[in-house]
Amino acid sequence: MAEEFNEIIAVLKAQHIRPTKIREEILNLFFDVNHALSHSDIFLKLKNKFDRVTIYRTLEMFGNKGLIHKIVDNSGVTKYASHGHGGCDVNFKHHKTNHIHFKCKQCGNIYCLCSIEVPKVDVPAGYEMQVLNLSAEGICKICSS
Amino acid sequence: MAEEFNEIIAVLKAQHIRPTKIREEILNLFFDVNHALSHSDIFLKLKNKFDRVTIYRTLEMFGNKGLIHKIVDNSGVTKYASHGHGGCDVNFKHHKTNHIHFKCKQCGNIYCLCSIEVPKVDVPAGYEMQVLNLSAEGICKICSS
DNA sequence: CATCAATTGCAACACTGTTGCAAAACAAAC
DNA sequence: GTTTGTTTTGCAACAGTGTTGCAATTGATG
Ligand SMILES: [Mn+2]
Ligand SMILES: [Mn+2]
Ligand SMILES: [Zn+2]
Ligand SMILES: [Zn+2]
Repeated sequence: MAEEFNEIIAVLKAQHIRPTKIREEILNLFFDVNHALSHSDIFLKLKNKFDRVTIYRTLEMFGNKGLIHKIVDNSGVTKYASHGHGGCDVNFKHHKTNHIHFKCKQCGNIYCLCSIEVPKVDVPAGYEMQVLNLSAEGICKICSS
Repeated sequence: MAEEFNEIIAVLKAQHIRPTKIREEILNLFFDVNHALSHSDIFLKLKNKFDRVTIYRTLEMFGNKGLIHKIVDNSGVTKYASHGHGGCDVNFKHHKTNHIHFKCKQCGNIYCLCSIEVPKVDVPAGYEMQVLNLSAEGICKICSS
Protein backbone atom coordinates (compact mmCIF):
# COMPACT_ATOMS: atom_id res chain seq x y z
CA MET A 1 0.00 0.00 0.00
CA ALA A 2 2.42 2.64 -1.13
CA GLU A 3 -0.34 5.05 -2.00
CA GLU A 4 -2.74 6.97 0.14
CA PHE A 5 -6.20 5.56 0.36
CA ASN A 6 -7.55 8.94 -0.55
CA GLU A 7 -5.44 9.32 -3.65
CA ILE A 8 -6.80 6.10 -5.09
CA ILE A 9 -10.33 7.24 -4.47
CA ALA A 10 -9.60 10.62 -6.00
CA VAL A 11 -8.31 9.01 -9.18
CA LEU A 12 -11.41 6.85 -9.42
CA LYS A 13 -13.74 9.75 -8.83
CA ALA A 14 -11.93 11.85 -11.40
CA GLN A 15 -12.97 9.27 -13.99
CA HIS A 16 -16.50 9.04 -12.58
CA ILE A 17 -15.92 5.55 -11.29
CA ARG A 18 -17.64 4.59 -8.08
CA PRO A 19 -14.91 3.76 -5.60
CA THR A 20 -15.95 0.29 -4.53
CA LYS A 21 -13.74 -2.07 -2.56
CA ILE A 22 -12.54 -4.15 -5.49
CA ARG A 23 -11.82 -1.09 -7.60
CA GLU A 24 -9.77 0.54 -4.91
CA GLU A 25 -7.79 -2.61 -4.28
CA ILE A 26 -7.08 -3.33 -7.93
CA LEU A 27 -6.05 0.23 -8.68
CA ASN A 28 -3.87 0.13 -5.60
CA LEU A 29 -2.10 -2.96 -6.94
CA PHE A 30 -1.29 -1.14 -10.16
CA PHE A 31 0.02 1.89 -8.32
CA ASP A 32 2.29 -0.33 -6.25
CA VAL A 33 4.24 -1.81 -9.16
CA ASN A 34 6.10 -0.46 -12.18
CA HIS A 35 5.29 -3.34 -14.49
CA ALA A 36 2.23 -4.89 -16.09
CA LEU A 37 -0.06 -7.31 -14.24
CA SER A 38 -2.04 -10.21 -15.63
CA HIS A 39 -5.53 -11.13 -14.58
CA SER A 40 -4.18 -14.10 -12.67
CA ASP A 41 -1.53 -11.95 -10.95
CA ILE A 42 -4.34 -9.80 -9.66
CA PHE A 43 -6.58 -12.70 -8.80
CA LEU A 44 -3.83 -14.30 -6.73
CA LYS A 45 -2.84 -11.12 -4.95
CA LEU A 46 -6.46 -10.54 -3.92
CA LYS A 47 -6.85 -14.21 -3.06
CA ASN A 48 -10.42 -15.29 -2.40
CA LYS A 49 -11.65 -11.80 -1.86
CA PHE A 50 -13.32 -11.22 -5.20
CA ASP A 51 -14.79 -13.18 -8.06
CA ARG A 52 -12.63 -13.61 -11.16
CA VAL A 53 -15.39 -12.34 -13.43
CA THR A 54 -15.64 -9.13 -11.45
CA ILE A 55 -11.90 -8.68 -11.89
CA TYR A 56 -12.25 -9.08 -15.65
CA ARG A 57 -15.04 -6.54 -15.69
CA THR A 58 -13.09 -4.12 -13.57
CA LEU A 59 -10.06 -4.40 -15.85
CA GLU A 60 -12.18 -3.84 -18.93
CA MET A 61 -13.74 -0.78 -17.32
CA PHE A 62 -10.42 0.66 -16.21
CA GLY A 63 -9.29 0.24 -19.80
CA ASN A 64 -12.33 2.07 -21.17
CA LYS A 65 -11.85 4.87 -18.68
CA GLY A 66 -8.21 5.23 -19.64
CA LEU A 67 -6.71 4.19 -16.33
CA ILE A 68 -4.88 1.17 -17.72
CA HIS A 69 -4.03 -0.34 -21.10
CA LYS A 70 -3.93 -3.90 -22.29
CA ILE A 71 -0.73 -5.54 -23.49
CA VAL A 72 -0.51 -8.90 -25.26
CA ASP A 73 3.03 -10.15 -25.16
CA ASN A 74 4.45 -12.21 -27.97
CA SER A 75 3.83 -15.46 -26.11
CA GLY A 76 0.14 -14.64 -25.99
CA VAL A 77 -0.17 -13.62 -22.32
CA THR A 78 -2.44 -10.65 -21.69
CA LYS A 79 -1.37 -8.10 -19.13
CA TYR A 80 -2.47 -4.65 -18.07
CA ALA A 81 -0.40 -1.63 -17.14
CA SER A 82 -1.40 1.47 -15.28
CA HIS A 83 -1.19 4.83 -17.00
CA GLY A 84 -0.26 6.77 -13.92
CA HIS A 85 2.39 6.31 -11.28
CA GLY A 86 4.69 3.31 -11.52
CA GLY A 87 3.52 1.96 -14.87
CA CYS A 88 6.34 3.53 -16.76
CA ASP A 89 10.14 3.32 -16.79
CA VAL A 90 10.31 7.00 -15.97
CA ASN A 91 7.95 8.94 -13.79
CA PHE A 92 5.54 10.14 -16.42
CA LYS A 93 2.12 10.59 -14.99
CA HIS A 94 0.66 9.60 -18.31
CA HIS A 95 1.94 7.61 -21.21
CA LYS A 96 -1.16 6.99 -23.18
CA THR A 97 0.50 7.37 -26.54
CA ASN A 98 2.03 4.51 -28.45
CA HIS A 99 5.18 3.19 -26.81
CA ILE A 100 7.46 0.19 -26.63
CA HIS A 101 6.94 -2.71 -24.24
CA PHE A 102 9.90 -4.51 -22.80
CA LYS A 103 9.60 -8.07 -21.56
CA CYS A 104 12.31 -9.41 -19.28
CA LYS A 105 13.28 -12.97 -20.11
CA GLN A 106 14.41 -13.52 -16.54
CA CYS A 107 11.63 -12.21 -14.31
CA GLY A 108 8.94 -12.19 -16.97
CA ASN A 109 7.83 -8.68 -16.15
CA ILE A 110 6.68 -6.29 -18.83
CA TYR A 111 7.71 -2.64 -18.59
CA CYS A 112 6.40 0.29 -20.58
CA LEU A 113 9.27 2.23 -22.12
CA CYS A 114 7.63 5.58 -22.59
CA SER A 115 10.80 7.61 -22.66
CA ILE A 116 12.01 6.35 -26.03
CA GLU A 117 10.66 7.12 -29.46
CA VAL A 118 8.83 4.67 -31.66
CA PRO A 119 10.74 4.62 -34.95
CA LYS A 120 9.21 5.22 -38.35
CA VAL A 121 9.05 2.30 -40.74
CA ASP A 122 8.13 2.22 -44.40
CA VAL A 123 5.96 -0.65 -45.56
CA PRO A 124 5.97 -2.04 -49.10
CA ALA A 125 3.90 -0.33 -51.77
CA GLY A 126 0.22 -1.22 -51.53
CA TYR A 127 0.17 -1.63 -47.76
CA GLU A 128 -1.28 1.21 -45.74
CA MET A 129 0.16 1.24 -42.24
CA GLN A 130 -1.91 2.78 -39.46
CA VAL A 131 -0.30 1.54 -36.24
CA LEU A 132 3.13 0.20 -35.45
CA ASN A 133 3.57 -1.87 -32.31
CA LEU A 134 6.99 -2.60 -30.89
CA SER A 135 7.91 -5.06 -28.21
CA ALA A 136 11.39 -5.77 -27.01
CA GLU A 137 12.72 -8.74 -25.11
CA GLY A 138 15.82 -8.99 -22.99
CA ILE A 139 16.94 -8.42 -19.43
CA CYS A 140 15.44 -5.70 -17.32
CA LYS A 141 17.14 -3.10 -15.19
CA ILE A 142 16.64 -5.06 -11.97
CA CYS A 143 17.62 -8.50 -13.26
CA SER A 144 20.79 -7.27 -14.99
CA SER A 145 22.22 -5.59 -11.91
CA MET B 1 -3.57 -27.30 -54.59
CA ALA B 2 -1.26 -24.88 -56.29
CA GLU B 3 1.77 -27.01 -55.59
CA GLU B 4 2.85 -30.34 -56.93
CA PHE B 5 2.22 -33.28 -54.69
CA ASN B 6 5.82 -34.29 -55.13
CA GLU B 7 7.21 -30.94 -54.12
CA ILE B 8 5.40 -31.07 -50.79
CA ILE B 9 6.81 -34.49 -50.13
CA ALA B 10 10.26 -33.38 -51.12
CA VAL B 11 10.16 -30.49 -48.65
CA LEU B 12 9.04 -32.81 -45.87
CA LYS B 13 11.71 -35.36 -46.66
CA ALA B 14 14.36 -32.68 -46.77
CA GLN B 15 13.61 -31.99 -43.11
CA HIS B 16 13.45 -35.71 -42.27
CA ILE B 17 9.72 -35.56 -41.69
CA ARG B 18 7.73 -38.61 -42.65
CA PRO B 19 5.30 -37.51 -45.33
CA THR B 20 2.03 -38.64 -43.80
CA LYS B 21 -1.38 -37.58 -45.05
CA ILE B 22 -2.00 -34.85 -42.50
CA ARG B 23 1.48 -33.40 -42.90
CA GLU B 24 1.17 -33.20 -46.65
CA GLU B 25 -2.23 -31.57 -46.44
CA ILE B 26 -1.23 -29.01 -43.84
CA LEU B 27 1.95 -28.06 -45.63
CA ASN B 28 -0.05 -27.79 -48.81
CA LEU B 29 -2.41 -25.32 -47.14
CA PHE B 30 0.52 -23.13 -46.18
CA PHE B 31 1.97 -23.25 -49.67
CA ASP B 32 -1.37 -22.19 -51.10
CA VAL B 33 -1.62 -18.89 -49.23
CA ASN B 34 0.58 -15.86 -48.67
CA HIS B 35 -0.61 -15.09 -45.18
CA ALA B 36 -0.57 -16.74 -41.77
CA LEU B 37 -3.05 -19.43 -40.74
CA SER B 38 -4.48 -20.13 -37.31
CA HIS B 39 -5.07 -23.56 -35.90
CA SER B 40 -8.79 -23.13 -36.39
CA ASP B 41 -8.29 -21.97 -39.99
CA ILE B 42 -6.50 -25.22 -40.64
CA PHE B 43 -8.95 -27.31 -38.67
CA LEU B 44 -11.85 -25.90 -40.66
CA LYS B 45 -10.17 -26.27 -44.05
CA LEU B 46 -9.45 -29.93 -43.31
CA LYS B 47 -12.90 -30.38 -41.85
CA ASN B 48 -13.43 -33.67 -40.04
CA LYS B 49 -10.45 -35.31 -41.60
CA PHE B 50 -8.02 -35.03 -38.70
CA ASP B 51 -8.07 -34.62 -34.97
CA ARG B 52 -7.38 -31.15 -33.58
CA VAL B 53 -4.66 -32.44 -31.31
CA THR B 54 -2.80 -33.95 -34.22
CA ILE B 55 -2.97 -30.60 -35.96
CA TYR B 56 -1.46 -28.89 -32.92
CA ARG B 57 1.30 -31.48 -32.82
CA THR B 58 1.98 -31.14 -36.50
CA LEU B 59 2.22 -27.37 -36.24
CA GLU B 60 4.58 -27.62 -33.30
CA MET B 61 6.74 -30.05 -35.23
CA PHE B 62 6.78 -27.92 -38.38
CA GLY B 63 7.91 -25.08 -36.17
CA ASN B 64 10.72 -27.10 -34.63
CA LYS B 65 11.85 -28.24 -38.06
CA GLY B 66 11.89 -24.68 -39.34
CA LEU B 67 9.11 -25.03 -41.90
CA ILE B 68 6.83 -22.47 -40.23
CA HIS B 69 6.97 -19.89 -37.49
CA LYS B 70 4.48 -18.87 -34.87
CA ILE B 71 3.00 -15.38 -34.74
CA VAL B 72 0.92 -13.99 -31.88
CA ASP B 73 -0.89 -10.91 -33.01
CA ASN B 74 -1.61 -8.08 -30.64
CA SER B 75 -5.15 -9.28 -30.03
CA GLY B 76 -3.76 -12.55 -28.74
CA VAL B 77 -4.59 -14.78 -31.71
CA THR B 78 -1.90 -17.31 -32.58
CA LYS B 79 -1.13 -17.94 -36.23
CA TYR B 80 1.52 -19.73 -38.21
CA ALA B 81 3.27 -18.72 -41.40
CA SER B 82 5.23 -20.82 -43.83
CA HIS B 83 8.88 -20.06 -44.43
CA GLY B 84 8.88 -21.04 -48.05
CA HIS B 85 6.72 -20.10 -50.97
CA GLY B 86 3.85 -17.72 -50.41
CA GLY B 87 4.46 -16.90 -46.77
CA CYS B 88 6.19 -13.66 -47.57
CA ASP B 89 5.29 -10.42 -49.30
CA VAL B 90 8.05 -11.02 -51.80
CA ASN B 91 9.12 -14.34 -53.19
CA PHE B 92 11.86 -15.17 -50.78
CA LYS B 93 12.23 -18.86 -50.36
CA HIS B 94 13.26 -18.29 -46.78
CA HIS B 95 12.66 -15.50 -44.37
CA LYS B 96 13.68 -17.03 -41.13
CA THR B 97 15.28 -13.91 -39.78
CA ASN B 98 13.44 -11.38 -37.69
CA HIS B 99 10.90 -9.44 -39.71
CA ILE B 100 7.78 -7.31 -39.41
CA HIS B 101 4.27 -8.72 -39.38
CA PHE B 102 1.44 -6.79 -40.91
CA LYS B 103 -2.13 -7.37 -39.84
CA CYS B 104 -4.91 -6.11 -42.07
CA LYS B 105 -7.77 -4.54 -40.14
CA GLN B 106 -10.16 -5.37 -42.93
CA CYS B 107 -9.56 -8.99 -43.85
CA GLY B 108 -7.73 -9.93 -40.67
CA ASN B 109 -4.88 -11.60 -42.51
CA ILE B 110 -1.34 -11.41 -41.28
CA TYR B 111 1.47 -10.98 -43.79
CA CYS B 112 5.18 -11.35 -43.25
CA LEU B 113 7.01 -8.29 -44.53
CA CYS B 114 10.43 -9.73 -45.11
CA SER B 115 11.57 -7.18 -47.64
CA ILE B 116 11.86 -4.31 -45.18
CA GLU B 117 14.42 -3.74 -42.50
CA VAL B 118 13.75 -3.96 -38.79
CA PRO B 119 14.92 -0.62 -37.36
CA LYS B 120 17.37 -0.24 -34.53
CA VAL B 121 16.07 1.10 -31.25
CA ASP B 122 17.94 2.20 -28.15
CA VAL B 123 16.48 1.20 -24.82
CA PRO B 124 16.99 3.13 -21.57
CA ALA B 125 20.15 2.56 -19.57
CA GLY B 126 20.02 -0.63 -17.53
CA TYR B 127 17.86 -2.55 -19.97
CA GLU B 128 19.59 -5.08 -22.18
CA MET B 129 17.65 -5.62 -25.38
CA GLN B 130 18.03 -8.94 -27.17
CA VAL B 131 15.11 -9.08 -29.59
CA LEU B 132 12.88 -6.45 -31.11
CA ASN B 133 9.52 -7.51 -32.47
CA LEU B 134 7.53 -5.27 -34.75
CA SER B 135 3.95 -5.64 -35.82
CA ALA B 136 2.07 -3.24 -38.00
CA GLU B 137 -1.64 -2.80 -38.46
CA GLY B 138 -3.47 -1.25 -41.35
CA ILE B 139 -4.93 -2.15 -44.71
CA CYS B 140 -3.31 -4.79 -46.87
CA LYS B 141 -2.45 -4.65 -50.53
CA ILE B 142 -5.56 -6.56 -51.59
CA CYS B 143 -8.08 -4.76 -49.40
CA SER B 144 -6.84 -1.29 -50.31
CA SER B 145 -7.17 -1.79 -54.08
C1' DC C 1 5.16 -62.08 -41.83
C1' DA C 2 6.86 -60.48 -37.21
C1' DT C 3 8.71 -56.73 -34.50
C1' DC C 4 9.50 -52.22 -32.96
C1' DA C 5 8.98 -47.25 -33.37
C1' DA C 6 6.42 -43.38 -34.90
C1' DT C 7 2.03 -41.44 -35.59
C1' DT C 8 -2.66 -40.66 -34.69
C1' DG C 9 -7.24 -40.21 -32.33
C1' DC C 10 -9.67 -39.89 -28.25
C1' DA C 11 -10.67 -38.56 -23.56
C1' DA C 12 -9.65 -35.66 -20.13
C1' DC C 13 -8.03 -31.60 -18.31
C1' DA C 14 -6.37 -26.61 -17.32
C1' DC C 15 -6.63 -21.92 -18.37
C1' DT C 16 -8.62 -17.72 -20.25
C1' DG C 17 -12.33 -15.05 -21.27
C1' DT C 18 -17.48 -14.19 -21.92
C1' DT C 19 -22.49 -14.10 -20.92
C1' DG C 20 -26.96 -14.23 -18.33
C1' DC C 21 -29.09 -13.80 -14.26
C1' DA C 22 -30.26 -13.17 -9.46
C1' DA C 23 -28.66 -11.24 -5.05
C1' DA C 24 -26.52 -7.49 -2.81
C1' DA C 25 -25.07 -2.86 -2.31
C1' DC C 26 -25.76 1.71 -3.11
C1' DA C 27 -27.78 6.49 -4.17
C1' DA C 28 -31.59 9.32 -4.47
C1' DA C 29 -36.08 10.54 -3.35
C1' DC C 30 -39.75 10.51 -0.28
C1' DG D 1 -35.38 5.96 7.91
C1' DT D 2 -37.88 3.66 4.52
C1' DT D 3 -38.93 3.00 -0.30
C1' DT D 4 -37.44 2.80 -5.06
C1' DG D 5 -34.57 2.23 -8.89
C1' DT D 6 -29.83 1.67 -10.58
C1' DT D 7 -25.10 -0.35 -10.23
C1' DT D 8 -22.27 -3.65 -8.87
C1' DT D 9 -21.13 -8.20 -7.66
C1' DG D 10 -21.01 -13.35 -7.43
C1' DC D 11 -22.24 -17.51 -9.33
C1' DA D 12 -23.16 -20.84 -12.89
C1' DA D 13 -22.57 -22.03 -17.32
C1' DC D 14 -20.29 -21.98 -21.50
C1' DA D 15 -16.86 -21.47 -25.59
C1' DG D 16 -12.18 -21.44 -27.30
C1' DT D 17 -7.39 -22.68 -26.98
C1' DG D 18 -3.86 -25.53 -25.85
C1' DT D 19 -1.77 -29.69 -23.30
C1' DT D 20 -1.14 -34.45 -21.66
C1' DG D 21 -1.62 -39.57 -21.26
C1' DC D 22 -2.79 -43.56 -23.33
C1' DA D 23 -4.32 -47.01 -26.44
C1' DA D 24 -4.96 -48.14 -31.27
C1' DT D 25 -3.17 -47.67 -35.76
C1' DT D 26 0.18 -47.20 -39.12
C1' DG D 27 4.49 -47.77 -41.11
C1' DA D 28 9.40 -49.17 -41.64
C1' DT D 29 12.73 -52.76 -41.20
C1' DG D 30 14.49 -57.22 -41.13
MN1 LIG E 1 2.42 0.30 -21.91
MN1 LIG F 1 6.62 -14.03 -40.36
ZN1 LIG G 1 13.70 -8.86 -15.04
ZN1 LIG H 1 -6.75 -7.15 -46.04
